[in-house]
Amino acid sequence: MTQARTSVTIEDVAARAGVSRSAVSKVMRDAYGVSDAMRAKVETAIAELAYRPRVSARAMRGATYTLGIEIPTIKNPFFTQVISGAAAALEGTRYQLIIAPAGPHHDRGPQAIQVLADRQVDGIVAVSTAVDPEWLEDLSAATPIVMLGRHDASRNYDTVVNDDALGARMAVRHLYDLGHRDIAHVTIDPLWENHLPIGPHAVRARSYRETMAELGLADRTRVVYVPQEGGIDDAALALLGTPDRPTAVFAGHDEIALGVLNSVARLGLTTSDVSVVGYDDSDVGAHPMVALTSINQSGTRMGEIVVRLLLERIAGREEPVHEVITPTLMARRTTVPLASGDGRQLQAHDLPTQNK
Amino acid sequence: MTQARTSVTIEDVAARAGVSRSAVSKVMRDAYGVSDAMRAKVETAIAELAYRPRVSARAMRGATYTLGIEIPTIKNPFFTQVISGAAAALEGTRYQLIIAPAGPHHDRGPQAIQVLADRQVDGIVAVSTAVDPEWLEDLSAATPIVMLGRHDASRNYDTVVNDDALGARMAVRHLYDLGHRDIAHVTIDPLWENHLPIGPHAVRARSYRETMAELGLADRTRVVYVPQEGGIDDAALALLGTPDRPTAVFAGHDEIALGVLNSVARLGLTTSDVSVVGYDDSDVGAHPMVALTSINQSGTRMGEIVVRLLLERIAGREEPVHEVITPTLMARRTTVPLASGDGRQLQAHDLPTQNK
DNA sequence: TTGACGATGTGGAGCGTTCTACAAGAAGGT
DNA sequence: ACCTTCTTGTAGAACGCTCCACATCGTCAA
Repeated sequence: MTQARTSVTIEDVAARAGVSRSAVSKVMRDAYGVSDAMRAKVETAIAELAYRPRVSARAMRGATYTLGIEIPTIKNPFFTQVISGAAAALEGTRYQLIIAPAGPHHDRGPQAIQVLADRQVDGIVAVSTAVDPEWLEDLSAATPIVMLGRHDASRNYDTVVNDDALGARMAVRHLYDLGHRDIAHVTIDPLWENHLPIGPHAVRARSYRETMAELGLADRTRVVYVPQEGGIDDAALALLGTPDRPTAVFAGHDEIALGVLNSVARLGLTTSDVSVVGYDDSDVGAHPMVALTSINQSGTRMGEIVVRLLLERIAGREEPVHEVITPTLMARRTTVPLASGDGRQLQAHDLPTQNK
Repeated sequence: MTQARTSVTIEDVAARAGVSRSAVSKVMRDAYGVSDAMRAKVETAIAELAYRPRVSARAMRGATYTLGIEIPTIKNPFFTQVISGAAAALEGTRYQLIIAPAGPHHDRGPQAIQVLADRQVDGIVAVSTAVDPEWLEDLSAATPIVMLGRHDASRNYDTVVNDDALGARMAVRHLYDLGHRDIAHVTIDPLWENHLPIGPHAVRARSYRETMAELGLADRTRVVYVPQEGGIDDAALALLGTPDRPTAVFAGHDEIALGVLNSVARLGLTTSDVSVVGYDDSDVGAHPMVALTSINQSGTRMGEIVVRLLLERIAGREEPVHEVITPTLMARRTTVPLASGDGRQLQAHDLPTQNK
């Protein structure tokens, strides 16, 4: 019954339906010039043979109906939010999403994007900002591209960002309003963004400095860099283990914030000793047992927007679009008034030994 | 300088190097019959032109060097662990990983797998177990496949599972040893696994029942189903809101466990009222602020194994392999002795209002 | 000297689609 | 009745690669 060797091709369908190859192709692309009779014949043949057009063959001439999304790491829940949003926006279209994570070392952004381009996707969403602008221009000339989190404006690609400067300002002001003055910023090593001033973390860091200065706290400014994966704890312990530790920390993203909270617990401190604000408002942080104060930039919505822009580009739009989303502050329990004393008691003494 | 229109092909490289198309192809595949001189010429030409072979063209005759992995949802961190492991195992090989999430409705497992097959991947890792066996046989005849979490044994595909029966037993016994007798099981709607008895959650549920019976608790057996996404809270609140609520819950996976903990907090209870065990040992649960007791099945390691098996298959292995991993119990703070009274005080009164 | 053989390079036939021409009728206008 | 135009279908040339079959040229043993 089943063709063992090679799978069923358009030729088989044509033979079965008693029409030409081109006719079948026309039906599938619903091109002009197909009678109802033929459409019916072909469609039954397709169904009977369970025919699936091969994307790779199709790619040689037409479209692949595949969109690619590149993300720095699948471990950061913010990016999975973006993916969910993107996938939801694609529901009902004939487009499919494939995901390329830049890999454990994260310095593979361009490589991962290239992987997608090699596969002839019809459009690319890229999240890694550490990409050579010139290379990007070349690439975007050939394939529609939307960059997420890139604070620049090119004619050739669209961008979707949240207002990172505003988000950082909100975080710092929130802490200030609670009475904090020694506010440190813990963020990822700028190497990850290739020292590009247009990456989200660079913008947040800059805004942190500016806001501190505005508040007359320029001399209390303190920025600590942590490696992207692992090693957050070491840096946080070093920061918080000293006598002149800050009373509050603004973390570059939620994962870092959780690492900082981890260290707070490990040092036998509580959030009334050190308040913590994150960025991204991930599900983990939102859980009542964590209740992390964070800046919400709605990854899901960003994913939806990004896909919409990409589909517009594919449909022919030429003029670039640059969307900016306004973040919101989610105040929860990891930020408490300075010296109020009602922070949560973290039971550092019974930390599990198996905890990796 | 840059070719505006169509990108650089193997023909361009051949022209530049002054050799034939076939010669360039040989060099790239490092096939037999290439002199050092020619290799050098071709390689410089490739570099100078920044040539990238098109995967789709290649797919028409040879391999795509692409592995596809299908997962039910990207939101469950266990699956992202698997992906990380798989990606790490591919590091250094010429293979690339593409990911196809089954989408927000999860009932699209076969569809997502088909998407990968349409793209002519060299091998497929599939996690959704709700797949028609017959269809799977057909597919595995054409493409190497490894199934993750499927408790059956076919000649045509390999499987990697953890011992779910053992894991569930460990969870229940752990609670039993702490003095609990009213132990409920909260798990996903069996519809998600198409009522297949070979899915991990079905096995866990069965083992839960068996273990309860062994312990003489057959009449205390209570299984509650929750929808896969959202709605966990409702089901948990219904379960815990009654006077005869269980003193302990064994959750089908960590996400559910977190939902249960959420409800525990919302009802003004603590873990000394209701102990909770999860499954998967996700990063979230392991965080000291959550400290969820869970069963670890090492998704990362499973991802590595899965890739290894797939590469072996591609390399020509015919005999099926079925790997079973032994899970381990990670005892943390969400399980406490019955009526001990030292459970953690969850501050239900100040739950954030913005919490989604 | 003459085969035989190994090493190296090229020619060219696919692979499964799409899509531009074009052919053959049918329909409509004068 | 004749010419145009529209509709419906088919032929066949790409697309960019792989890989089998073959040509060519040395080298070496007999």
